[in-house]
Amino acid sequence: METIETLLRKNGSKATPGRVAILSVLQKKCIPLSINEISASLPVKLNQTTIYRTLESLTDSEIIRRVELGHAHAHYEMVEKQNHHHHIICKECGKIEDVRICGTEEMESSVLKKSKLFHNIKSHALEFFGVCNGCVKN
Amino acid sequence: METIETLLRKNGSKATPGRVAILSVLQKKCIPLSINEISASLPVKLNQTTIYRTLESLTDSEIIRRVELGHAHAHYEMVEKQNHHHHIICKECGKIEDVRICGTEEMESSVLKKSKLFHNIKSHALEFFGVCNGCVKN
DNA sequence: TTTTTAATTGCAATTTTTTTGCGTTTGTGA
DNA sequence: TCACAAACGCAAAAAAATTGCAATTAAAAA
Repeated sequence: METIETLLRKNGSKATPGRVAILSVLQKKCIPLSINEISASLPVKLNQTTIYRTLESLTDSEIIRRVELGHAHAHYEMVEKQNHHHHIICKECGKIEDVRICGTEEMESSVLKKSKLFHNIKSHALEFFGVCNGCVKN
Repeated sequence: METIETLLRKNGSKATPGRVAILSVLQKKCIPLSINEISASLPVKLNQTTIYRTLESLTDSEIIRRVELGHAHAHYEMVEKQNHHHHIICKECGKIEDVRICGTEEMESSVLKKSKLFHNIKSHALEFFGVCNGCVKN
């Protein structure tokens, strides 16, 4: 059982109260959160600049990742290697469901086979958009 | 051979010089462009509000689509049904290569099979990120 | 061709999101 | 305990996106 503090130090970051708080929020909520949502969920008030810089740093360390949900602003969620997943997002109400599809490794090797300009893939982003059952009814 | 004007009218839009110009740019460049890139490539100057609203309207009509490349702003490209594709983006220099992978239909049905909240998928976004051959050397 | 009408546009202002510089504070390893 | 790089807060600004309204215009109707 690895604590958030350990996780941070392992990646060469300082385990400050702010960083721990941000990671705790992301870990607890389990869905991609916007900057505002993160900020509002923090038990301690953090400066917006600090939040932006922390999220950038944690993204570089691949402790969290940035998710694009089709809005004009970014969302972030925890990276859990044993829980690789994507999302399906409702175009009406924005509801998010995790999606576990296999085959992404095969996809990557197939992409590299065809690519002329790339010989490696570091990551990928895959999101589905639809209308959820609730919104279909209305 | 369908003209841009026809395409617009078919979708219930007016074929104004501005819209035609924006679509011409997207059609010619063939890669996802940012608002600024579109604006700078236009033969006529268009107000930024007009550009934003036009892109929104064309996206709704599915004539173009919004692409997220991991930057803090959106990109747009033409939708060509006979040329469904995704992208691989260099994390260093931003270079973009088109990626044609099959299997996205199977993916969508597999997603729906597992989903509890959704019974339909309208679209999906799939981008790969890596370091291109040129940047690997440096 | 002229008229009518709704769609589209430009402008000015504002909001939202993200970034930057800099001086101060604070974890952490020595 | 100390030194130092990492992290922080603050203020300001830059970048991206949105809004309301009046004027214009493409396209259908007359």
